[in-house]
Amino acid sequence: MPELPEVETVRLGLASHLIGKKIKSAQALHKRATNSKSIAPLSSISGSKIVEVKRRGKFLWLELNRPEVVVAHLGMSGQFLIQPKRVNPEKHLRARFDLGNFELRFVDQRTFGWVAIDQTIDGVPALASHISRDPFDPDFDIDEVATHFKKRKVEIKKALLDQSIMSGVGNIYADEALWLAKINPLRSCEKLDLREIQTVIKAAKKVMARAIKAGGTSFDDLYINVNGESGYFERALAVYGREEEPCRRCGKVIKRIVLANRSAHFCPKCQPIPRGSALEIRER
DNA sequence: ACTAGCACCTGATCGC
DNA sequence: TGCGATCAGGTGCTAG
Repeated sequence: MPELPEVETVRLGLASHLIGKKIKSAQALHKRATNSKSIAPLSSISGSKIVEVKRRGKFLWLELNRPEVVVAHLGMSGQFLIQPKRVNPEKHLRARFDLGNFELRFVDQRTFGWVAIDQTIDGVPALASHISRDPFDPDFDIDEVATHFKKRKVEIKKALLDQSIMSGVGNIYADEALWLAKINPLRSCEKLDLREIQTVIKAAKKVMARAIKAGGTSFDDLYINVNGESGYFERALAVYGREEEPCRRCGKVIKRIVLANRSAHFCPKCQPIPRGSALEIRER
C-alpha cells in the first residue's frame, strides 16, 4: 500500500516523536512480523537510544546509539502508530516498542510488512542494499538512472515499479507520473528517448513531492500516519482509481488496463497508445 | 543481467 | 444469508 510519500509521512512522524528516546523493551507478537533475515530478535535492542529516522524508497530505519538499526518495510498494509500505553491492542498489532511514556506499535493487516534488526553497509541496512536511490536522495543521479531505464526492454510502467532502477514509486504514483509526463504506460523503455525518460523521472518526483505535502494518499484506514490521521492526496489523483471518469486535462475518458497483473490507468488522448502494441491493434 | 510468474496474507466487495 | 471469485497502495524468489 504505502509508496514513498506515505512512507516519508510516517518517517517524519516517527522522527518528531522518537528522536532522543530510549527503547525500554521491544517484542514481536506475530511470527511474520520479524523479517527472517533479522540478525537478532527485536528484544535485543532494549536499552538503546533512537538517534535518527531514515528512509530509502519505501524502506524505513531507526538509527540507534549502537551499530545495529531497526529496519522496517510496511508492505501493503503496515503502519506505525504512536500510542499511549493504555490504548487497547489493535486487531492486527504485530510488534510493540516500549518508549517509557508511550508505545510505538507496528500494526499490519496483511502481514507483508516486517521489522528487523540489521547491520548497515555504507549507511544503508543490508536488507535494503539492493534498493536504488530514490529521487529525493541528494546523490540521486538522473542521467545515470535515465540510461539504466533506456536499457530495459519492458514497458515503462513495469520499469518504474522496479526498485532496483529507482526506488519509491509504486502503482499509484507510477500511473500519476506517466499521466503528468504524457507517456503511455505501455511504451517500451528502449523506444523512449532519454529526454522522455527524464520527463517521467521528474514527473515522478514532482507528483510524490506534492503527495508528501498532502500527507500521502489514503483510500481507507489502511494508510494512516503515526497519529492515526489520513492523508488527503486522493482528491488530487489524475488517473489512479478514475477509470471511466474524465481526464482532468482533456476530458477524454480514463482507461484501465492490466499490466504485470496490476491495474494501470491512463488517458488515451494525452498518453497515446504506442503503435504496434497489442492494445493498439485491438483498438484499430 | 534481465524477465515473467507466482507466492506470501487478510479483508472488502460483487455477482449469483 | 452464503459462497466463490476478484481485487487491493509490495516485494522476494524461482526458473528460463
